[in-house]
Amino acid sequence: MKELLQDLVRKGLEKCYAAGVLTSGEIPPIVIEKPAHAEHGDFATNAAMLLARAEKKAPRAIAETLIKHLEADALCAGVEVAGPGFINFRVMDEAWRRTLLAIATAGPDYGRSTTGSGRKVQVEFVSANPTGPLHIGHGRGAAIGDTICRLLAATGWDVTREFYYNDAGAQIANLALSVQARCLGIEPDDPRWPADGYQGDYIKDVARSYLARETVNADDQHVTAAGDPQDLDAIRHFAVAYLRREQDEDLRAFDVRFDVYFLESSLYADGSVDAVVRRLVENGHTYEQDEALWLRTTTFGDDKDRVMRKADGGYTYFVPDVAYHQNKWERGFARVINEQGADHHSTITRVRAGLQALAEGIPEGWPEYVLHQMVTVMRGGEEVKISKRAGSYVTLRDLIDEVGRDVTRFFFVMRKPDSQLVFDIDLAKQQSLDNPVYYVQYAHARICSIFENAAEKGGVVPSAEEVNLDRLAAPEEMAIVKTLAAFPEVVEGSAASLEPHRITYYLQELAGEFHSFYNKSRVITEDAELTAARLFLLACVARTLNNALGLLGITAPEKM
RNA sequence: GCGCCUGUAGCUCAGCUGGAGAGAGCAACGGCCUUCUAAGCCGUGGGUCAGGGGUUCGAAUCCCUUCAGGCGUGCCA
Repeated sequence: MKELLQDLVRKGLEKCYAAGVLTSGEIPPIVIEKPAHAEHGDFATNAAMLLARAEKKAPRAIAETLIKHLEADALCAGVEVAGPGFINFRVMDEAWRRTLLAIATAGPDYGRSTTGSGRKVQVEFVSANPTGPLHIGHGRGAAIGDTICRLLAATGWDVTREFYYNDAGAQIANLALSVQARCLGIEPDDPRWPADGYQGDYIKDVARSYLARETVNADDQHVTAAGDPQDLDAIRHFAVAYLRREQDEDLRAFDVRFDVYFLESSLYADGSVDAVVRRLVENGHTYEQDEALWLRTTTFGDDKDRVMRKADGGYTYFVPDVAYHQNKWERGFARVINEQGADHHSTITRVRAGLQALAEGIPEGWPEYVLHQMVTVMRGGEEVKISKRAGSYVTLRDLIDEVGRDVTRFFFVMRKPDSQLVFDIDLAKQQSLDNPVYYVQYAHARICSIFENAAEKGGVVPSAEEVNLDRLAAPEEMAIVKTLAAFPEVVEGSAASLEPHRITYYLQELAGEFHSFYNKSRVITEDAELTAARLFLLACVARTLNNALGLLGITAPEKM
């Protein structure tokens, strides 16, 4: 619809220039937007204001000239100049109603597009190290990352979901020592307990399982325990597999899945890390100081240089990070998006600097990042403090068990990633109007209930051929139709900006308009034609609610 | 100190690639169920868009600056 109006305005301008009533010959980018207030019509353009300078005329005068040269078409019911020089368009109700037919035809595909034209995009998210259960911060990352994947897939991208983890670094060594200590019956308050060991009770479970020589199967790891408390290497392998399996179970419960699990250790094993270091040295971006090898990241905008190889000979985490991203680049993704907690934001400059220093033609702003701010958890009016080492924190699993998957997912994506999120567990558990998830799901359930009711009275949702859409003319009905029509661009915008929260706002708006309509009008009446038209409208609402909820990985219940 | 994020109604937050009297939900107050789910609807009140400068025909939105909060500033990830 916007495209049609753009064409209309462009042709109008061309006619003005041909007729000599406008002289600058400029065609500005023609922006068609939705006015903030409904009285201003359905769409508006600021084209006349943009031309004011070049034409040296008042915007309103230009607008008046322009609308005289607009061709009459089947779309517009009215065009007028308003405010400082906007041109407002009112679209015929019939044109709006036709979108209902499009929805019925598209069905589950309504809202999808081919913008991505099958290009490959990789989204890395969660990427939790296997040192413990997933916590609430990982939960936010999982919800945002998964929704971004769904949005990109819906807009025609070929999405690869990837989970990267460190299975060999200092934290993992620490994990192995902690499990070993538990195997030997050493408690955290014992002087023999490892410094900075993981104190959580789950470590005891790992130790017990290891001693019992159990076999664990994670999505990407299959290990049988050796059972020997002295074999630190075996303990490490087992602990990693065990905790990965726990994470996999949590992610499954959250309905989040991955295509690729990428191990940091593989970058050492296949020589990528060494190759990266060699390349950086060759390119002259490194120097030795204090027995360490440094990368001059300041050349690429970092505020200080970074150590690559420590005095003890080991590499710092950022070297495999660079190797990993070089690997992503070589896999040929048109885009790579990293979803992470904002507490890791300092890695962005370093990774990009490292990639620039490789001088392999990787663009400066590559890869893209979506950072989510911290989550604070409220329970009983008090903040729950998170302390991983001490093992006291709210896990993702706790949340899913307590408030349900749908509510958890919705709450996590409800705010834009840049905003800190207060997760009030008591509020999330309420099945009340405070809870937007129920509000939206209730709209869907209500519609299903109406269908059931209609069926009992012999009514069915009519097909597109038999329905008379002209019967839908009430303001509440037209409001719904217009909101439904906006869905594809909401999806498009949400995907383009990597902002899942837009879908949650859209859902609340659509659900609100439906509830409003419901309270004002009866669907099933003696008037068979009107009943049929309204059932058709509601089928489109239910379809769109379902599709939108699907983008968030949330169910659309038929009964509540 | 420096970098990133945030500051909008009593509360939680949208709006931020510049556009028309600044929005939603909750809370407060007042209404609506013999009829398809009241987990709902309708109405009322509520604002120096943190403060100050600047750019612009036009700024919550862009730039500078001050203040406040969060995160980071590891040879941890």
